[in-house]
Amino acid sequence: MQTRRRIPEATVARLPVYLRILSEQFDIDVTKISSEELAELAGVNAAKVRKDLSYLGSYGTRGVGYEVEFLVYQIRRELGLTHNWPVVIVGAGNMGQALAGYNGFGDRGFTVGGIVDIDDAKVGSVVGGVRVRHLSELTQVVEARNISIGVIATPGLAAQGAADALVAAGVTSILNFAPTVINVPPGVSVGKVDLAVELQILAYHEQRRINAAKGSSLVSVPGESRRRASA
Amino acid sequence: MQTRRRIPEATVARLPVYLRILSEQFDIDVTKISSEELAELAGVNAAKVRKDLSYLGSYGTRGVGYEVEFLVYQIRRELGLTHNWPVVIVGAGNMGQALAGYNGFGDRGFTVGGIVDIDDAKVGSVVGGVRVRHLSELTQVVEARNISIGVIATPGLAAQGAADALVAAGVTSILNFAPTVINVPPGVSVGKVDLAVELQILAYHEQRRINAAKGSSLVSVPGESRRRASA
DNA sequence: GAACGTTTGTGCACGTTTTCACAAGACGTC
DNA sequence: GACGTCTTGTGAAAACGTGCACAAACGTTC
Repeated sequence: MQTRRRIPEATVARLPVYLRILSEQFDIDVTKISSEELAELAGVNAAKVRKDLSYLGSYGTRGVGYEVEFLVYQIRRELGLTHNWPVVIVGAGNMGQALAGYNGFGDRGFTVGGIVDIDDAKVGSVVGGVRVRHLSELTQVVEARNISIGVIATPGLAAQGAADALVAAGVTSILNFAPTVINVPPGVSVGKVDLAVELQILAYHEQRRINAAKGSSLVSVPGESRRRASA
Repeated sequence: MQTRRRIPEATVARLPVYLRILSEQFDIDVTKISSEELAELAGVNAAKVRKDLSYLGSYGTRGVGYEVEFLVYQIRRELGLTHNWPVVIVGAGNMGQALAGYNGFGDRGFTVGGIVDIDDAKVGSVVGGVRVRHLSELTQVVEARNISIGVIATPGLAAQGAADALVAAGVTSILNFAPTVINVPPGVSVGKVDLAVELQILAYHEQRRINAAKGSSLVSVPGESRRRASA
């Protein structure tokens, strides 16, 4: 049982999206949903939804669909969201404050368990209802609340130091918002969110579009077809 | 020439990372670099670096490596970063302000060309050096500066409306920070950054680790696999 | 209780991405 | 200018992810 079948990374990345949609549907009293409907809402194709959900087990009913509440429960269980995870934020600058103040943080199974910064001027102030403490107290904060997830919201140059401090404090999962690749020991997971990278990917597509339009005065508009993102 | 060889999406996503590293190396007077070194700094493997760079052309020198400055130029060109892209931010809340104030925005080829919000109380205030204007002026802002990239930093419920407004204003690339799937017409690119999703992915790994540890007093440790990030 | 419409779960083929492995080219040395 | 060392560039294999298509299962209706 503990040797649960491994879920592909691509599926793991989509489950949170399904979860959010299903929770929303549940809130508006939708009790069952088909893979087709869920796919539409998630912006993916129905076969993918079914395959993804099949990794959780055979929780659908043929000819009917999936029971929303049950699915929510199963996804939450699989993602480890049956309890609330406290996270610690390193860096109380613009980004750190925005993250701390982010609503729908708590809704999704996370609470801000602490914020630390290296700058004494910021220590003591309260952001998102949590008092900023000094970086040197990180271990204390982490241990007091048994925190295993850390978020790095420092400038790029401070990111590796923040990562080291988090690891030293006992954190085993890190979400890095700084524009730097951080190195961590094996056994520690790292997620990355880099604003500039995302924008640069968009710029690439944007530029291709422009080049394509320049190159061909005759290509015309790609006609109609409903929706879907990304091009 | 406009029919440039298509670069795989996975590669496009890594080029910005190489670009940042190479720029940093250039700043500290490193003039040439091998795929091995670049791979180390980017946290990927050397063969991948070489294959990625090979899509740009054969710009390396065998037995020597790549010339940093030249590579920087080529990647910038390929990503369309030879000129600065103005972006418009929709939503001047916590996240919008943090984004507007984000340094290393300008460094990477982007400037905040405008911020709009639907809330009159926020209109007129200045964040990140830019005055917040009303959502109704979006088209005007977009057209005045010929903006093609928009960033959605609204609450989830307002995201689709923001997307529609951006598209109506003529924006063709959107980066969505709201926790909602948005629908756009074909021909518009969408990038997504969802904080909660990233955290939930980490929670999954975190929970697996815990389960693995619990489940197996005898299963032993998975042994080798010196991996880098993510476990 | 059989026939029918619906929707799941999944085998299979296809496309994309990663990794390996090595020939080809560049440089330095004698 | 031949040799050895280094590092790129790239075929080919392996791994991974996606989407189709359809049998199996369910509920409903008559």
